[in-house]
Amino acid sequence: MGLRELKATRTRQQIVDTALSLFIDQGYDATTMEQIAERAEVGSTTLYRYFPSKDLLILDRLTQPMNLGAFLRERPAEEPLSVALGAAIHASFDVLDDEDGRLTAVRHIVDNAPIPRARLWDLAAQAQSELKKAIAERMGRPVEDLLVVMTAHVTFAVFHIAGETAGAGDHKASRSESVDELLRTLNTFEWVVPAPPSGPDTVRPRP
Amino acid sequence: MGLRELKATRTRQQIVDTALSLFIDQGYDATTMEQIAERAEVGSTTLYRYFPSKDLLILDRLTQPMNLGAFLRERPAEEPLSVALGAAIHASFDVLDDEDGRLTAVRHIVDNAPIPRARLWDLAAQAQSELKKAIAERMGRPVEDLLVVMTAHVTFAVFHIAGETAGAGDHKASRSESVDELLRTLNTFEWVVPAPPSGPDTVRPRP
DNA sequence: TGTACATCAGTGAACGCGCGTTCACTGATGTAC
DNA sequence: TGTACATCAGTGAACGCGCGTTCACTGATGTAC
Repeated sequence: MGLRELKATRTRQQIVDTALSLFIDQGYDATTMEQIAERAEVGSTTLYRYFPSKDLLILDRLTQPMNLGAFLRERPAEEPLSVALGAAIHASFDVLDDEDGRLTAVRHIVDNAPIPRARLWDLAAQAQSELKKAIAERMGRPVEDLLVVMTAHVTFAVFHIAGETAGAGDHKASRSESVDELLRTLNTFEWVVPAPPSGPDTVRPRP
Repeated sequence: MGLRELKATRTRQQIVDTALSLFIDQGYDATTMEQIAERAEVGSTTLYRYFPSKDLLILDRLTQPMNLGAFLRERPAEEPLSVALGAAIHASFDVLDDEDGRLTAVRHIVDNAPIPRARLWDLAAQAQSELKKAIAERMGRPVEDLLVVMTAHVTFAVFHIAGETAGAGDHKASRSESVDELLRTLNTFEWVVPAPPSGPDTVRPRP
């Protein structure tokens, strides 16, 4: 990494850090972009060079851990999909080290401010789409394949639920257990959907 | 319904109708709230009496069909959950009669405008939460119950996927088939998640 | 059946506000020779 | 190792813009007696 790039990264970090502090102190709406620029000691133009909008600024730290697709691609190819998916979920939770609960505080603010909250869902949908691609590659099936699509959905559901239940207990261990419990329990379900009336050409996963 | 309420309903319809026309003609950003008020022949204040924000205005017609929870509650109590859920999904698709493809056009605009698109995800999340409550009641289990939560997630996933695949073929019949195929296929899956290592106290659905 | 009052949809003008953009610029870092 | 030029992060002032709010008001509809 060159010097120029290094400095840019620092500036970016600096902006996010001061922004989060201000958001935590004053709330989302009460904090203006001008304030953030001033406190971060950058021009307001610089702010928009890094973050196209205010909501993406507050969500920056929360979006990285959602890249389940990226974590899945890091898993060895030999590993069975089921194991790899579980590992990817665990990895994504390991990434976010919530130093002194700042991220939890930010999450709380986001959950109560309509615009960033909505945008977070949007980013989650994009992340799920990426996960779908990664799963499709691993399985050697097209992205529209029903098994691929449903696997992506269910995996993200597990990720989502584990994240929520952790919100209450917010111990790192409890979240990890929560993921394991979810994964373990999942395939013990008899899914509450209609039985196939005739069941001619249903898709089945590869062995 | 009294005369006052009737007129109010008409005004509301009138606002949405003209708003959608303008959005379709000019796009989301290019259409201002002032324009809508003018064309709908109401004061701009009246606009905000009915719709607290611009995004909720464009999404109004798209949100009603998402009330899977409400549709589920309409199903007779004797009906098995699996059947009732399928029926609820079908019902929700039946509700939106896309007269001359306007809703499809609106959906397309929403999908390309970040703010309303994000807000749509947010509303979907709320709808899923309602569905979860309805399912919990039917099953006689708490809302945090894992089976309840996962059933809500999977049901919404089916709803979501069916809605997307319909976007391509956009024949009403094809969507209906799509739902059926999804439901049929669902329980033929061997879920790609780890087998329980010891499996002590796993939750099982009621018969 | 009429009178008096309450309720509530709708008005219209005025405006605060901060988000995000634009533009022409500086100076440090990177690169080619 | 030095010189010339290219690249790119950052500046700062100015501003357009439309969203959403506020306020005091009118007039039609609803209700109580």
